[in-house]
Amino acid sequence: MSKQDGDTLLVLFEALANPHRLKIISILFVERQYVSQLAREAEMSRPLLYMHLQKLEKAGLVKSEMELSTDGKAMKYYELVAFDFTITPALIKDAAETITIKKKEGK
Amino acid sequence: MSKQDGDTLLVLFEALANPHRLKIISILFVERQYVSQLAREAEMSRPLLYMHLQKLEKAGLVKSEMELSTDGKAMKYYELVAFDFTITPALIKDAAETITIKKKEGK
DNA sequence: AACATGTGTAATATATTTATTACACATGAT
DNA sequence: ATCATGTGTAATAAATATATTACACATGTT
Repeated sequence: MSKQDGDTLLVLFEALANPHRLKIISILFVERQYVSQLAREAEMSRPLLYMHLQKLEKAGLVKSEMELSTDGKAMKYYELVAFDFTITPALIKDAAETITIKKKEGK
Repeated sequence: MSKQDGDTLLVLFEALANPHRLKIISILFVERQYVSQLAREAEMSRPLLYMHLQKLEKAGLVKSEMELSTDGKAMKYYELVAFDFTITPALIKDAAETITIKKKEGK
């Protein structure tokens, strides 16, 4: 991660600041999974899982794609996006200067 | 950062997931500062600043010490703790397995 | 004594995040 | 047709995080 945009960095930290989302990352690190199965493994309802997945997706940590199973069902698969961030005070200082989000805007 | 405890990692991400706290880090990166002055530079009230500083301190990102100014006033100085974290899916997977916090406990 | 500056916190209000409930709709198998 | 499985979302409730207000107390200066 080179010079980071402040808002982007903030969205990243917000995405990582939740135990369920870390668990989701943990599960997807092993293998990609479709939503219903992921909900079972993460032990949470699908509506809640969707909410968490959206935050992860907006942060660029996961991505999704629809597929058709052999028996014709629509399956939405999520997979982890490879990442490797180095967090230092200097990086945060550079990023902090470009932060614009104060109150939540349209997301 | 070697193998990371899940709860510790979570507290770290939570501490970083706020624009004001990134700004505080940014200010302290330049030089250590006492609370009232820091409040002015960060453009926030002292009570609010205290709240943010506590989160940063619990995450181990800043530390404080009391000093007496030349004119005898008690001054609480905060300074940045050097850090350099590398965040990868593998690290999160290892950490996620040791996460215990589900609801907020005593802090 | 009143003022300016510093530390520190309790009580409360506001905003946001997290979680649940209740739906709608589709496909293949029984 | 009903059941089991999948996707998707709107409305609401509950829990947390963020922010404000109003204090108390201390020192040195005017």
